[in-house]
Amino acid sequence: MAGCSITTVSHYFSGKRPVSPTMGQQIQRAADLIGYRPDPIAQAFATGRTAVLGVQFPFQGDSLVSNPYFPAMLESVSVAAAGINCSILTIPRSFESYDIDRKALLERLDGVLLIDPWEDDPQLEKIVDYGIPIVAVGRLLRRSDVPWVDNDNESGIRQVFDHLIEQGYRRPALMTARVNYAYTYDIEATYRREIQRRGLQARIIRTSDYSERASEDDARRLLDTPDRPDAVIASTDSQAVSVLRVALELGIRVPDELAIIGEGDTVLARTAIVPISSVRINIEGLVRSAVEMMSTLLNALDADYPRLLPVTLIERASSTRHSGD
Amino acid sequence: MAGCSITTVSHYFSGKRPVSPTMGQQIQRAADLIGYRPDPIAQAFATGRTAVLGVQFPFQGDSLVSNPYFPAMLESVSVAAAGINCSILTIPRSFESYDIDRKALLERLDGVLLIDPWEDDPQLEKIVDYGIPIVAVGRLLRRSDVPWVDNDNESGIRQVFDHLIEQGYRRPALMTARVNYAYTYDIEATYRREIQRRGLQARIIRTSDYSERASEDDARRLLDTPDRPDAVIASTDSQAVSVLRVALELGIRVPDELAIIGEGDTVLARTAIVPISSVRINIEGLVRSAVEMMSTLLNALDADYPRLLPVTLIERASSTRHSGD
DNA sequence: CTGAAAGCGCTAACAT
DNA sequence: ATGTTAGCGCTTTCAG
Repeated sequence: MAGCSITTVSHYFSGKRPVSPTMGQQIQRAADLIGYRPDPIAQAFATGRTAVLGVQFPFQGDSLVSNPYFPAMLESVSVAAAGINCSILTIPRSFESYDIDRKALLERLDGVLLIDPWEDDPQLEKIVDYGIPIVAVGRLLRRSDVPWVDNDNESGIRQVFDHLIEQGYRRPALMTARVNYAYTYDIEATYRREIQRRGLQARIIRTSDYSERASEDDARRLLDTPDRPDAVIASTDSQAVSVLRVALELGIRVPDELAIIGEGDTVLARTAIVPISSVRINIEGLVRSAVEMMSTLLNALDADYPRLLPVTLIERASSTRHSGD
Repeated sequence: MAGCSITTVSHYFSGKRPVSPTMGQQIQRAADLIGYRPDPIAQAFATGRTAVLGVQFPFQGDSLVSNPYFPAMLESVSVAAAGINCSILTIPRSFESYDIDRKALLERLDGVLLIDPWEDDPQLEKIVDYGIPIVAVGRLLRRSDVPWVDNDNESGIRQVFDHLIEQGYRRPALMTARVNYAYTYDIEATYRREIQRRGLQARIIRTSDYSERASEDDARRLLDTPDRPDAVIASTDSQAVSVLRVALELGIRVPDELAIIGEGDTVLARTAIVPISSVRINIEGLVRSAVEMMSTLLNALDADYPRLLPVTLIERASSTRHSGD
């Protein structure tokens, strides 16, 4: 020990008590010298925590299974959790399929992160009611008592409208899916608002799920008519790709006769045959924000939610008519 | 305490010392009564472990990003880890992109699980050389010192051949990708062996990556000729779907004129327009087996690897000519 | 086969 | 602003 008591060191690292600058210097120097770092396990042990965060990923239907931003989500969660000295455990979509009981799992968790929670997920209720700290990444409509962070989807849609109008498109349709995410409600509401505000005509199509087949079928229905829209705002990049595929198949020129916009700015949008404009979200920031919120909750403080993160429309060929301008 | 010392309780639960049956009964009864369970954190603390397993998922290229069995993998890992009182932390594909250093992360891990390791992953070397217990899910060619478990891919390909031949197909081609997985080597080698053994002619096509576009381009090249194969064994379901798409586009009847086989038996195979026969793997068993192996490693015992898990060809319409038989 | 006791590295009153 | 001290719940020698 270089200069002071262990208590001061503890408080220096936790910041739970003021430490004089002089002392701080000494501690820091000594720590660097011997490569000291507080042991997370010992901390967890002493405070009675488990230092494990439960994470529920949106595996609800097989349809979402190949969600391309899923890996980024997982990585971000891991890194952010490590940042507050926690590790993670995925909460299975159904406890029955594995031979474990919910209680036993939840017992060893300090808190739970809900990624893109489904509104009518029956499991959700049970987790929330277990009385464990929870933060949702993606708004939760039903349970207003659950703190959440989300993308500023409203702003995203507004950017899309500004861009489309500027490019001369006047009949944008919206393609969403019949799933119970707050997200779909949000973009529908914003779409309607923008349509009305600009005196345009609304055209909304909801695919039965997020499968390629459903999207392509509905895209065909939407585009294979004389009064087809001149732009499609898809709720995911994968839907946007389906729309693009159908458009090309029908001989509709993109972007001349049809603009296509995706959401998420995933690899799908970037690598499509006609690169697709897409709303970029900040996954890392979103997750970091959620974990931060969880951290304050864990310290029995009140979290200030909701928190909205900015998104940016990335303009690509699929919606840019006069690329030369 | 119901009847004995805390020491005996400890040994009863850990099984590290024989406990008389009588005593065992008493302990069990008392534990059930008060709902006692050993505290994993305290255990970790006392033994100097972190109770955290690092997991590296195959995010190497964007191309694998929408791997459909990925969520199942994650769930299985979480559940299996919980089974040995561990939680997990995902090792980012690049430490640079996040502001953390490798040492700091690896330091808080008891061991690392490598999921489908890439042979020429530069990061792999560093993790292995760090000297932490490692188990690979999916064979590692380069580092024979790393314990691994894998699917019995050889058996899978053999089942495919048996089935195809039985259905009257005689010119099966193999479609893999130019990626550095032991998996691709294994199936190529087995394919060649089976071809030779049966006196057939080999036809192997390697897509540049696992993107849809690459697969469709190569599928077109493979099928749009007079001397096209009468069966395609794809290395993934996603490739199989691409082959199917191209075949239908070219007016080739599946399965009459062309059989298509996938690998992994994912949702993609089941929901394709023509349901695709696919080799089912046992993800949960694979992961459980790996974690088990890790557990013995953690206890400083020698693991008996390799371990191969059985796979089963699921026959569907895409390769079944006489469905009525 | 069972007990006693030390101690893992930290936190959190309580005291100064 | 800093120090003292008592544990957190387990594992693990060492001793019966």
